[in-house]
Amino acid sequence: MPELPEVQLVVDGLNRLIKDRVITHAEVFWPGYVTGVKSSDLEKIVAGVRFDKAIRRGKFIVILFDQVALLLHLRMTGKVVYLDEADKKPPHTHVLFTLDNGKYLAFADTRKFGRLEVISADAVEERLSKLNLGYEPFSAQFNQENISRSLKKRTKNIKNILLDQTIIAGIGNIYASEILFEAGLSPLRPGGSIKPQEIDRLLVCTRKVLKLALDNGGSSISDYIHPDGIGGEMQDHFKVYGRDKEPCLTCANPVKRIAQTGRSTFWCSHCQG
DNA sequence: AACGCTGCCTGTGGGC
DNA sequence: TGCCCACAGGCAGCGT
Repeated sequence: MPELPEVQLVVDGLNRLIKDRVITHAEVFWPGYVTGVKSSDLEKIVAGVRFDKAIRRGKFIVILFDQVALLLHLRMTGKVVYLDEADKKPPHTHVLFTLDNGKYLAFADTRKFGRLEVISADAVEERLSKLNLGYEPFSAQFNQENISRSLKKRTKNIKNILLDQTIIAGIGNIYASEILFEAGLSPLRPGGSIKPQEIDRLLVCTRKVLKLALDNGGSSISDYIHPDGIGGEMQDHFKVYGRDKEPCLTCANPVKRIAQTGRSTFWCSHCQG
């Protein structure tokens, strides 16, 4: 569900809302959500730890406390919700922390794809490196030289390449379609066929689309929510995603929906070559 | 090395 | 109204 912008906004929300808070209690409602330690041990591991900061790497969230760190992935339907009352926790809350200011932090996930992995604070770097994540779109390494090398000789289509987290970290199914539309590139193009000038457009448009989503507070289709409960407006700015058969906003020809590796891609075959 | 398919889960919306 | 099917923002694991 959440892609880079939404994950970043969760991270920003945590840093704003729970800075220096101490966990006083932890309750696990669905043990399968917790990995790295026995879920029955979570309470004693996190009780008393103080929040330092949260960081994002790709679509992973690292929540750093003193001594311990939580590696969170929201997958399709994960949410983090900051609450005044435990009784108001969202449906499908799998883990609930009580904080020293009397508030609560709920980790909910309807489809149970997400995971909360508990690791020691000094193991974070090693654990992240094992994820083998690709370039961060807003880093200096996301550039012509590196992406050219990544695309060279690739036969896989560019849409699926954008989704490959080991090449570029953070793009998901919605923004892949939006980025390719913005860049005027067909999702069917093999990675190796993308020319240098087109790679430049891809770099620029990737940042442009993700930045627009960040500036609009992310996308809130149905499951996504900020830690403080406020949804974003980016869904109102989609140019192709979810607009099957509707007129292209540039040329008015109908937007097409196709399946690529079992996932929907939306594009305009007239504007994207 | 690179690629595609399956499984993991629950909910929702459209067609009948 | 109810039923059934398709589909949903992701990724690990596995086979080829």
